[in-house]
Amino acid sequence: MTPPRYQRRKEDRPAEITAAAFETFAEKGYANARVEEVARRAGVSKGLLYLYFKTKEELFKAVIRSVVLPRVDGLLRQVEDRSKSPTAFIRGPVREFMQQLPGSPVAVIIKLMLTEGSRHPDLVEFYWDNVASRGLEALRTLLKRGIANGEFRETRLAEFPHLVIAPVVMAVIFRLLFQQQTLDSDALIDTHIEILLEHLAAEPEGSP
Amino acid sequence: MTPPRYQRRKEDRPAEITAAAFETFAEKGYANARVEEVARRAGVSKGLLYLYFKTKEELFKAVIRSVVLPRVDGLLRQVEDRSKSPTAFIRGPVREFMQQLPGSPVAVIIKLMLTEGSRHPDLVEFYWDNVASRGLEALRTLLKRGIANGEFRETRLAEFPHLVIAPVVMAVIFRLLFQQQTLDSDALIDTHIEILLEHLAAEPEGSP
DNA sequence: TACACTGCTGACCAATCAGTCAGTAAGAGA
DNA sequence: TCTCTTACTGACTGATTGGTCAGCAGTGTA
Repeated sequence: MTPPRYQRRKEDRPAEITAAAFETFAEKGYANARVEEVARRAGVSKGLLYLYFKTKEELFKAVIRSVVLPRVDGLLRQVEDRSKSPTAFIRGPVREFMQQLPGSPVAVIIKLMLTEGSRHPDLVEFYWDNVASRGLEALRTLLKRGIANGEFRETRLAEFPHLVIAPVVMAVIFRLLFQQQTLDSDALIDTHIEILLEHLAAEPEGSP
Repeated sequence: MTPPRYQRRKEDRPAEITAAAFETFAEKGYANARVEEVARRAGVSKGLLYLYFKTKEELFKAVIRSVVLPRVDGLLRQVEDRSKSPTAFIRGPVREFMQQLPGSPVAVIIKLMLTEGSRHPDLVEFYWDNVASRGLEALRTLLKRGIANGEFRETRLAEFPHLVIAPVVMAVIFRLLFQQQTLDSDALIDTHIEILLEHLAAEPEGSP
């Protein structure tokens, strides 16, 4: 009459465990997250967790992959879309992406990368290859496309796409650190984008 | 004939220990830094360290204070100096400060704040009160001063001094994370400052 | 030189936690 | 319904490390 103590759900366990691990890492950071707590949140024993993930570090990597990869691919695919002009693209999808980032799981991943990156060089490499470098490259392409079709002026900004996303990084960090301080990151990003577009649209000196 | 096993140097110990702790925290982060290692680097036993600092956390706070406070005061005092125009000030001291930051001990502190901040709320508060809010306020003052004397146009940028320093934060983080990837942060910051000044100097629309 | 004060040492303790494994029971297959 | 595979449990272990403290030895004083 007692219900079974557990159910066998081989298929679902890994995803449930990485989800629980994401929550736990988000709250505690890697070093302070207890494997036991991850297991408890996943409704599973510690032993089972170790059946699916060989070590805590393996688990960590699985979390990063599960959160980051689906998102990145979605965004980068949009850059391929040439139906929008670069200006419209920046005011549209880029702005939208930037505004939702500070509250998204990716922000948590960024924090974890900062926090734990130095101890997991292969993870940083993975992140660089799959996220950071691809994102910067996409922005650079976008800027160059605008310059090529005369929509943007020649500018060194095209060499530093970092400047486009710097305010988002700033906003993410600001929120992580000074949670009690409010920051209207949407307005911040709007202001930033207007400054950027103004710069990109300006005539070079000496032109009419 | 054997030299004394140690010397009594009550006065110097605290500074030597915080210096050793800074190095250790910089390399390992807080959680992974061993108190024993700090003591060894300071040429001191673990017991002595605990004589001067009650806990590892106290030590951590002392490190932050010792690195951050002297630097902040120096910089902020310059903003009081009204002999330079806001434009010259941004092109001069502000730019210089921004360019040297990524390689300075303050960058390490920023990393530590990010890494450990959530577990030391009182430290974050200290940092906010003494560093971040004062720095942002100084920038805001500078921008408003330029607007007031007609050197800068009216702009929402004055509400978001964060945008001025965002690229530095970006550069610091980029270096911390992707050490192998080179980033010409001086050029990045130069580009950023030119974009900013261009924006600040531009006539509002509708003006001659 | 003797003495006392205290800066300093390092062996030790207690707590924490990643990872293990012997055993249990769900539930598929016959 | 019985059997056998294996998903699953949770008590346990070994290693690590923050923090303690009894005593040792420099150093100033008389």
